[in-house]
Amino acid sequence: MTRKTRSQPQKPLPRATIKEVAALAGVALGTASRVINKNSRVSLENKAKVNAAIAKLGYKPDMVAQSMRNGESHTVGILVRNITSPVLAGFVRGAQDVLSEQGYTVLLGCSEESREREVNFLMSAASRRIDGLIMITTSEDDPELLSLRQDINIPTILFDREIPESFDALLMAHEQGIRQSLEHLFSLGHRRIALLTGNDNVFPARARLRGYRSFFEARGLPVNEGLISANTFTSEGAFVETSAVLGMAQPPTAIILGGISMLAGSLSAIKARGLRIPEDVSLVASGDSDLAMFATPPISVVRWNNTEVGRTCALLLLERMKGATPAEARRIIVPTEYLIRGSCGPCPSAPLKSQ
Amino acid sequence: MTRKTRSQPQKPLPRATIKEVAALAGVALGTASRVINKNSRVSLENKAKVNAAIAKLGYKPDMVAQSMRNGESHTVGILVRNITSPVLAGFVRGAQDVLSEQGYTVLLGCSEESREREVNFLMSAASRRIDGLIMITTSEDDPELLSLRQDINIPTILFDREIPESFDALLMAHEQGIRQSLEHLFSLGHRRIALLTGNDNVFPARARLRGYRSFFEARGLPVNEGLISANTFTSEGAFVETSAVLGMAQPPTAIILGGISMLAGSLSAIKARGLRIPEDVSLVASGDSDLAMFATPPISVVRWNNTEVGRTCALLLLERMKGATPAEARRIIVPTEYLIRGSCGPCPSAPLKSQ
DNA sequence: TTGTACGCGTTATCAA
DNA sequence: TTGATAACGCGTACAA
Repeated sequence: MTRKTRSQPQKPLPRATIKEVAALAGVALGTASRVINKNSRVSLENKAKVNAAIAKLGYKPDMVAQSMRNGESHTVGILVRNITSPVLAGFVRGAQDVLSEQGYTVLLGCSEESREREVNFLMSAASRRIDGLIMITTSEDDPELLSLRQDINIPTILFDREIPESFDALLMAHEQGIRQSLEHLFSLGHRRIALLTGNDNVFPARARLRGYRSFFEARGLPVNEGLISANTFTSEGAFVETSAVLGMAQPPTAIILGGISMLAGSLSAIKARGLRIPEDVSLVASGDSDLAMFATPPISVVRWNNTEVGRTCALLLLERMKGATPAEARRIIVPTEYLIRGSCGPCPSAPLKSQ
Repeated sequence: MTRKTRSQPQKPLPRATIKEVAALAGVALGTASRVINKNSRVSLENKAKVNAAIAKLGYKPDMVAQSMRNGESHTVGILVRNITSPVLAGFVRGAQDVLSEQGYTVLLGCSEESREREVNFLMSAASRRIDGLIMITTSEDDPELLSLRQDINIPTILFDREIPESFDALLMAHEQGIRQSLEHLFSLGHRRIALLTGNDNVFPARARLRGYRSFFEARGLPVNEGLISANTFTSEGAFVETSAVLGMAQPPTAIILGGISMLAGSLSAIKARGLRIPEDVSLVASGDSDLAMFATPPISVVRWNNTEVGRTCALLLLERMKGATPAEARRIIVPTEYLIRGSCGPCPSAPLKSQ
């Protein structure tokens, strides 16, 4: 169904230039520029004339020309995996929030796990002379991406990624989060606990695996590698992996999801097998969401404040861009919170002494 | 917890320029430009030399300088209310998808319902010479925004907004969606049905109100204005409004949520009063989501394919930017789908003949 | 304090 | 086919 109405513009209107402002004010171009960039001294009279001309013409400085001149674009790139994840969207919102408040505009890139997209985004962002970059890369060891970043060489903050000795990084304490959830599940009698997370070429997966293994090792218990999957962060993947562990001869009595997009897929798999939460299987997710809060029962989560973390990343970047920071790359670990909800219950079978 | 590692760059590396390419190749600057922009004829020998120089220097054209020269930036602005809503995030993802495929980069703006932010984004985007714009504005009648848009005068696509005789607009068939859900609820015996939606200064609210009223009028039934709220699209607002209608002397037996972010708040309110869905109250939401799918019971929704709609908007914009479209503003209505899930049940009391 | 002129990196025009 | 040069809009060094 289509209806037509009045005309649409094809070409942008020409904007007033500083030259026109100067002409209208009857002063030299340099003078007009000086009143716009307050730093220099101009006679009150000329200042008034220029300001009048600016108002009359609706003059706004052209940032393209300014970039050309300064090298700065007042633009920051944010590269995420998938803007569709509420956790990442919250992150972007927070970062965008403080950046726009400081006069920066955000160039958004979504990799959708594609290296090609990442590289394209970085190239076009660099070619637009972005002043800074916040990245959540798909992997930490893509040589093309790394060398490209090296070439661009602008202030960069990594979120939840660590690339050997190079970048400022803000990392969530996933390791701690996993340990806390394991402690809780242990206290409920669970011993066969699955950890489903993504490929260990990124920090969050490694940290969670570390948390999981160290927990058992600290107690002198063997780590059941069969209960660990480090294959995927996606919802579809979570469906597959959850189905797989639940189909084992001795299925786990609890599952920890080590990825922010995995809950829906895992719930589907559990439902598909006709299992109840927490009577048949306990569940812990990563990253809070409406789904985790309103599921029946509500799902225990290792969570953090996405928006706040986004804000922090932006602030770190701003410091870096101002050059107000020591040259060493910083590595900041932000605590997570383990929140108990109804999805964790006592272990259905009597707890075994060791596994 | 902070740890330091190696050094961070402060200033971007200087990029190779076309001038350096020409010098290294031993040709004139113009010749280098010609081999880069294939259209013109260059001798095979010079072409080879230039290409060698490009490869050696890792030359990439500077888009800022290109913008300066052409006026085009290969950048598109997308302005949304709140990137945190999965529906809007899906929209952005779809749009970004096709735009980046066509060589455009996305400048993202989040208004968070603030007119000031909208205006700021538009100004800075214009000043960066964006080639096109996709907008979901906070209101349809903000004069400042309108005159600003007028000044900028670039190809623009509105999503779910209609501004009198001006812009291409892609509109969802919310009216149809509401009528379908009303039909379903009616068939289940419901007569007291609340509609909670946002302020009618934007299309989706108006369309839903129209759908609601026309449904009753078409059946010769009076419209119970007391069951209509047109105040808010937010989750917090939905909590308040849901609580309000449920607290009425004669509460509705069914509620339709006319906004994509309202479900969580409304569920909270229903739960807070200890009511069961659908035994005590039936519920229909707008826009599909993990929450709607996995709630207990799953929630019936008026839904559409967010990503696909975003893609369509981007395609419309691309056409507009190419000037391949008739000058008349287009107004395209996209169908919605009403999907029945477990949240709608028979009316708890015997259906009354008329209200 | 003000005006002039240059250069940022490109593309396009005009001569050669 | 190629080379030299103007222009895009701005900020600033330099001269007045």
